[in-house]
Amino acid sequence: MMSQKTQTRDPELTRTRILDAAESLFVEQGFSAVKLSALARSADVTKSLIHHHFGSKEQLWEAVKNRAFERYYTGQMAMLEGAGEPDAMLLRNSVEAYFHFLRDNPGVVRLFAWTHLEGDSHCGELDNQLVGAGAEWVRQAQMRGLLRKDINPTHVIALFVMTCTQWFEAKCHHQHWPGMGSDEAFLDDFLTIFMAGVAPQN
Amino acid sequence: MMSQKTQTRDPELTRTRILDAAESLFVEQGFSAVKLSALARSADVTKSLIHHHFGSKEQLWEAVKNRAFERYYTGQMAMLEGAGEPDAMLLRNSVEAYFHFLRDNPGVVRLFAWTHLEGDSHCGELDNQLVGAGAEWVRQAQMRGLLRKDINPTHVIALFVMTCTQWFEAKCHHQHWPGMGSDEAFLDDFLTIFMAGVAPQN
DNA sequence: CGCTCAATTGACCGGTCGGCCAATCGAGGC
DNA sequence: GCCTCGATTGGCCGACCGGTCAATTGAGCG
Repeated sequence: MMSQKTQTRDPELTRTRILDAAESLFVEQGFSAVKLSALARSADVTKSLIHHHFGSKEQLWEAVKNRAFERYYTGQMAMLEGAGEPDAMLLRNSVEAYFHFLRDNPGVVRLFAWTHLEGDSHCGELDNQLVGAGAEWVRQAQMRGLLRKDINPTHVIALFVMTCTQWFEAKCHHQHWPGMGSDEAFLDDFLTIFMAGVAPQN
Repeated sequence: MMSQKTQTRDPELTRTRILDAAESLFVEQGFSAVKLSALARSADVTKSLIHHHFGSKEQLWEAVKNRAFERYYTGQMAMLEGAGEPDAMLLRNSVEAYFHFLRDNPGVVRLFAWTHLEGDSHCGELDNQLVGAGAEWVRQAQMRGLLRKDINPTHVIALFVMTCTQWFEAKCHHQHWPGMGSDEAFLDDFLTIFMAGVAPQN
């Protein structure tokens, strides 16, 4: 049967309920500002149940980060593998896709930011694959004469990743700067500068 | 006389001792992770003395941010006013100066990051002056034909400020990316791309 | 049906958090 | 030489933190 309608106990669902509530709170407030009591209330479970499923607050924080980062990296990797042959438009499209992904997933941006401040570099292996693949693509494009050759391919990737990240991470800070445009207006200007900057010199 | 040698009481010094220790801890751990007891120990004062001089933990946090940001903005403003006439090298020099300032003041970067995550946009007025002055310079350079005219001047400023900021803010995250170079190597490549990107199109 | 074991509960714990207060101390004004 | 008032101290508080535990419940299984 396995009818899960009137199931009074569902450990899997409980785990995800806790993880969802925890992610929401951690994203909003950071690790140390979150109180387990508030989290229990938000997830509609008892505090003991959190400890039963995750052991401690730190372990729960790790679980939340792991789940979110795995989601992030699998999505990015799929996007990267779906990209076709290196051509002039691929870089531009990649930047746009990354920018819009961050715009639509503000939680990921904040989660990254908290972990940066914690000095946590634990998601390194997955990240290296992504960056390595991107840098490899840049290298090929350089050899084909599509991009200027006097710049480090990894720096090209880092530059647009960091720009997109910081745009959303510090949005509250610079969104009221005089003359600042919308998301799309900034992306347009960034792409103009970026694409002209990496184009082969003549 | 006013000999402050064997002075047993010095409220000004006490205030700055507390502010210094608080800044150090807040920069390192963020607001909510800092315990007043640890702060008191670090500043070599009693907890009560902190409350006497600053009222509450929140007010102390505000005082720390205000002092640090005022230091930052006065320094930046002096640097900006010391800049000469708009010429081709000024933008490049400004980016280098800003990058090296952040490199030499890692505490400021982290303080900015914490406040960003808190959603605190309180240092807006001072910031607007800086950005406004920078954007105005870009606008003049555009009119003189030194920079391409089809980009928003504020976005030019924002782009290099955000890139420099994120480089140091997320250093723990990307410093181990495969192929990533040193501070100076990245700055060189960024300047190459950036300066070529903002140059007038032909 | 009854056994088993994980899921779940609520009561409870020691520690410590931010904050308060009465008492003491010390420098400066009269 | 007091006297005043802010600086400074240690002790204390209620609240609540993260975490533990024994007891109860319910689903799956033979």
